Amino acid sequence: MILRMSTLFLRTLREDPVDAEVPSHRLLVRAGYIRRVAPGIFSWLPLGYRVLRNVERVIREEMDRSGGQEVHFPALIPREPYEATGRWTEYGDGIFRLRDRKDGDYLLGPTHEELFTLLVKDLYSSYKDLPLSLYQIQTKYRDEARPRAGILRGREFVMKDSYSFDLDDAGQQRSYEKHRQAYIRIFDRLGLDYVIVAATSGAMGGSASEEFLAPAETGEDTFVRSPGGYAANVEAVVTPAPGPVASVDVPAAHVEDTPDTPTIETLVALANDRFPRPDRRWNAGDTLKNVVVTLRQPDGTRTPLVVGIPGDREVDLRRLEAAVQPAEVEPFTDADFASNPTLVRGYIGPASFETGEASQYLGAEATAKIRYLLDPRVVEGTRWITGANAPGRHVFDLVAGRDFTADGTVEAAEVRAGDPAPDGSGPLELARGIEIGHIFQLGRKYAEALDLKVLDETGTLVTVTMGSYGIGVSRAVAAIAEQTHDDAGLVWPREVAPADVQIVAAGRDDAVFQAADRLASDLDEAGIRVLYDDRRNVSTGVKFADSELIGVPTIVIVGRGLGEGTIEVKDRRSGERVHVPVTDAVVHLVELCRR
RNA sequence: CGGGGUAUGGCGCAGUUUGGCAGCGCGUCCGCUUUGGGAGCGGAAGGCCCCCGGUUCAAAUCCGGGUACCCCGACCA
Repeated sequence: MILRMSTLFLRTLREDPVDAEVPSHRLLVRAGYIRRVAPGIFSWLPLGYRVLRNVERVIREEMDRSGGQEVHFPALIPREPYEATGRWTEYGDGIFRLRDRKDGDYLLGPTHEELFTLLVKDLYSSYKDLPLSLYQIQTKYRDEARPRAGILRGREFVMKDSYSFDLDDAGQQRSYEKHRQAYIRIFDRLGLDYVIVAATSGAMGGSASEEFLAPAETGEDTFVRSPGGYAANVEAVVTPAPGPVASVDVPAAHVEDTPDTPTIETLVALANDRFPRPDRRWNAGDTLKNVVVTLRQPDGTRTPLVVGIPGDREVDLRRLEAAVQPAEVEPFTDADFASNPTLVRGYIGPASFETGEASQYLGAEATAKIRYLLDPRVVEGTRWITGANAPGRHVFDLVAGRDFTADGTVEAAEVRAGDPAPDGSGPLELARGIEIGHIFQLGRKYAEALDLKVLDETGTLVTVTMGSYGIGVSRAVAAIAEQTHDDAGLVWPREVAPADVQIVAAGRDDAVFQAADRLASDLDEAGIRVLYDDRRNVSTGVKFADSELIGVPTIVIVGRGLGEGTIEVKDRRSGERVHVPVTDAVVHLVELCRR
């Protein structure tokens, strides 16, 4: 098919849209691929919709190839299935809810684990039916707190989600691996640069999980890489246990007056001034910082949590939140401090000294029973300066294990470039990426909640084990745009481009348009997808600029070369131009596009 | 949820300080010229100046209230 620009529903913008910050958003709007309708909600115009459908096509081909079967669920879903799995409440404000005329509760599907599970339960009941892999490409709805960056994080977006159903863990492992391979083929074909990283499973629940991240500055996920090949989302980075602590005689813990030291900085300064160490100066890493937050459970229960980390680290909220799933982390407010008078702002510590000796102040053993979790770096035998639970007082030489314990450890401290990698291969490197795919082994969470069981060989009912696999289809379009654009515009990989070739008729002679017309129809007949700039009333400069903005991989300029019987073939990505005799043009271009 | 900003023709913006005919560039339409890097001249269409209320002879502009959108942040003990 030939797309003629004289009639194409397209208006490119000369200026950047004012509300677009990231390149993909800016260029997709400027080049006439998408238009904003509401925050995080976009319309797809002809060129954009072609790209989206191309991405879908690649995904379908590879999913089908790996044995997946396509189905299609509604986006409008009744409350009951989500009630059964607890997600009606667990999702909180994150879903769009609505009522029908009879006051029935509905939601716009944020993801479809429940419906897939119920459908299989509805039809299948034997081990002979498994394994099974189903997928759909669906519009999903999530009421994001802050939609941003165009189609990178929208409230309505297109997602491919698939689910595997297996009798046992070994089967699930095989299904997982199959999906992993399919994803590798998909993202390779889409021309994306990507990294597979260890991940946390988030709101879906489940165990083993990996993300496909497309490295990009505008990405919302931070991930790490080690020289030895370890890669993980920061949320999933495991802090390697430090070696055993050299046993030195640490004097008994002692409380000191440290007036006006509510921050680590002021505390360290005062310690160096008033309580100097003989061997070196105190630093922030000698202090144990105790951060208090509120955990809000899905059922609305709010409880305080204190996290102890070395004072030279900050708490990474997203890591903490990943660690306490499905609870949400909220800041500890003034009101919270008021209702928890045992917590002295700025001077919180794990031990109290009412009797002159260290006794547990935080944690399950203490009277207040405030949950207390420690950073993995705070191992037994380490020695700290920390709050003494009284204004203007800190305790020195407090030894973990000797003077206090905690209710466990938590991965909540920020990850820094240069931190040791868990695989021991050296320092971690940090980078940002866009999450384009996520695969994980769900296990039996949904099958149990919705009672999906089959009979095995022995006639026993067994709960099916599931995997869940997502690809952000519309987000992949943005990710490609983020990775492959340049100053002049978009640069599509051929597989997803709205056309293979953009013909620019440059000049005003009828001969130019006649030659361009003929080339367009010859290419079309040869099966090449053609975008043809046949506009007569537009200057050549505008056509060139538009061709670069639109980003079709091969641009053919039919114009002044005709005198010598040639056309120009320009590679959008490299900018390289070659002159090709008109007589060879079709053969040349067909070969170029099929390569 | 907190902070900052914005709201004027399809898009980008000026005008608001100091109240007085609603403007500019791009785009669109008509005519003529032009056509290898975002053309020229002439003419034209297109507006609830976010909404509600107030002050005033007079409000895009001042006052009060509201709404929407954009960006940043979300713990720093």
